[in-house]
Amino acid sequence: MKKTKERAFTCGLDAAIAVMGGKWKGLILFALQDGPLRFGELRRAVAGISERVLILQLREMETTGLLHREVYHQVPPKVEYSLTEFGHSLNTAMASLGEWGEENIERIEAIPWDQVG
Amino acid sequence: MKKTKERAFTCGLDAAIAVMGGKWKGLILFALQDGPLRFGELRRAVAGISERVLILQLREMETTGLLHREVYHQVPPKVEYSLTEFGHSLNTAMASLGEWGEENIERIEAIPWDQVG
DNA sequence: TCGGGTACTCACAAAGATGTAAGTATGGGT
DNA sequence: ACCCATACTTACATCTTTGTGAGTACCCGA
Repeated sequence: MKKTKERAFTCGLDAAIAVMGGKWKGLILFALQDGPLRFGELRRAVAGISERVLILQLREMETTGLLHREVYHQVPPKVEYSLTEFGHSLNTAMASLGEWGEENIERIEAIPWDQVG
Repeated sequence: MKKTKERAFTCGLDAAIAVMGGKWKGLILFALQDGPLRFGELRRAVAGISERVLILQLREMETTGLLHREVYHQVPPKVEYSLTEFGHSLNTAMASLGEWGEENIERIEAIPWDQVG
């Protein structure tokens, strides 16, 4: 998602996309819906994401208030990520989108993606 | 959105994001929900989009089956874009996301976007 | 002293998305 | 002959996102 300075949204959908935008945030939200996860657990839960990108996404989502980061001062270190109320509410709002995707997953997989774009 | 070759989705949300991904498709879907629009009308309806990007998005959405393109052989030319059933169903699924955005738009606008990322 | 586990951080690179400005084709009206 | 409107198309530049691989800090136990 673009990071312009003027964040004047044209509608609610625009605003929502700004917050959950990109390829990964929805999946991270999804992975955290059943409770907090540690960094390593998240990495395994979100298949295919690199450590670097995961951290970047987590930082953004912390800044936007979607999730909470809890550090346990132990050795080895332990950090738990969990959804805030805000994050939970977004997750709820995205549930129907996820259902739509599951209902249509065969059709979506059949799309000739190499011709798109 | 990334265009990898292996389109194996991890869940429905992943698939849905692949289809409506990016900054603009949601808004285009939204603009078309009340009926077909011509190219120029769409450009005005989706504030801030450039002609080039609008066309790219429309082409993608045509390929993914979200919308239909009807050409009227006139001079000056007339082209109408409308949602397919598939597009309508996605729009319906995104309604709750749009509502969430509207309910939280003040909070979202208050996010320090220049510190995100 | 050395390796192990965790959660990062850094430098670098590539891929993808978006933007700008100009040009094309058409035929009707003036 | 010239301009208009519409819907693109093209070339180019830039910005954002994603990826790769290595390295860091910490303390503990062997």
